[in-house]
Amino acid sequence: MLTGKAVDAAGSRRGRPPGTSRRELELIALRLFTDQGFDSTTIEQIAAEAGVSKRTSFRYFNSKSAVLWSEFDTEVDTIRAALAEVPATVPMMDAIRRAVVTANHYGPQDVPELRIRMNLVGCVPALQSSAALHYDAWERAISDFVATRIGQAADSLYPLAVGRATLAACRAAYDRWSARADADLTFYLDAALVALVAGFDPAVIRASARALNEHISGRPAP
Amino acid sequence: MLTGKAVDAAGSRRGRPPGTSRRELELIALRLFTDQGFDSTTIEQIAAEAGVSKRTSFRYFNSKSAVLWSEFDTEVDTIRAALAEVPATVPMMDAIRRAVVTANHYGPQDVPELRIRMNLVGCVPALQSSAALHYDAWERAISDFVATRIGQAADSLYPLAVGRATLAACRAAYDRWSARADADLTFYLDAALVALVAGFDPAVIRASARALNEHISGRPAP
DNA sequence: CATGTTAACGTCACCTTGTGACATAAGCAA
DNA sequence: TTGCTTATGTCACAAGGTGACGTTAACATG
Repeated sequence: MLTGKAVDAAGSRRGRPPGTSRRELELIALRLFTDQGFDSTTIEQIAAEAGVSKRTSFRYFNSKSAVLWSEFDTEVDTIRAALAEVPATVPMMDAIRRAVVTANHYGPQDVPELRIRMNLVGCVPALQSSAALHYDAWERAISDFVATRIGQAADSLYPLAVGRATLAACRAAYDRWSARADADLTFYLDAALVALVAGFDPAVIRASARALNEHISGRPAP
Repeated sequence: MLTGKAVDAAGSRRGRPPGTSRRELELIALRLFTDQGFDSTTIEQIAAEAGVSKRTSFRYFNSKSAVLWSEFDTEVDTIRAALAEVPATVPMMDAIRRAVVTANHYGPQDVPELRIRMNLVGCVPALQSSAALHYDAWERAISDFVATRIGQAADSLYPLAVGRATLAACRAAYDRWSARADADLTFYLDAALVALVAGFDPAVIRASARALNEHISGRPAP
């Protein structure tokens, strides 16, 4: 579980101790965003509830939308680490699929907050815009791996294409999951990535979709 | 070629005639952006050069970045029209590939401006952010087509995944082309989409990359 | 010509995000 | 106490973007 209040055992540092924490600001912002909407919530409001000034709030997060991407950014590091540990014998796209799926294994206690974030990110236009930079870092993690596997530069056509297409498939899974969370997120991710690896063959897609529906409903499709 | 000045044969309308046009503002903005950068160019500056006020400028384009997406948005309609005309016998991903490639057939006189736009969109962070909404419309054009083909809702997992992944591959092609335009844009698009359809098999990717390089250099690879 | 209608435009006030500069408060160490 | 270090507060300011309201310039009709 993620920590609540700040003051995390201030280990004898110098200087003035922080009056709050990123996490605390994140929680306050999340609550205000869900209550009254992202656009109708101002930075000054969040700062006031945290007991700090507007300027200080911008020192914790350098933009209003950055609050919601804090968790996502750490996922990038997780994926990079997972890809680095994959042995060279496992096929490239399988390695990517596994790394992405394992990086998205959230515990049940974090699911509600995760859904709130994804709903906001997927619905509020201002947040959709802010996504680009964070997605870029995510894609680069994939592209770098592909580049070493096929022996090309990371900014070459195919590493770029694989990185972007992989995120594209994952985002589709995110959207579906956040809309109607009738199954584990990893199942959606796996289904989308299977289709991607299979090359979007309609027969494969139909079969995969049928399997997913059966899994969700718990009974075979008619 | 695209028209230059405004006053396009004002066909006996009522009301006050426009003092400028979207196209004129677009050209002025494009010039200022390339000369002094996107961030260092203010709306008032663009408006001043066009001889209008800041408020009027915002009536033509409802955001600073929207100026650069005007052309891209029309491409979405082109793709929709192309997909609508494809007979049901041609395979789904082939239909998408053809529609996308034909929609990106620019004449040589429009290439310089196209490259300027793509360089800006690909490099300036503020513009990368603004891309999201426009990309969404592009993806939906693909998703809607996929939805009718495989008989699912357009906001279902696989139509979403195909739409997003297709744009992802095209963006990779855009980036490569705008960086070093050593071949026709359609070749890059075709190469990226072939890899997507093939499902990112490393062998397929390598073969496709070799073919592309041979085409560009005009000689077979070693 | 006088009048009304209509579409585009200008002006003004205003809010919000985000930044730079500079002073201040709160800890620890000597 | 004195100094260093870190977080914070205050202030001013630029720029994007919006709403309200008045103004211009065309055309139409009498």
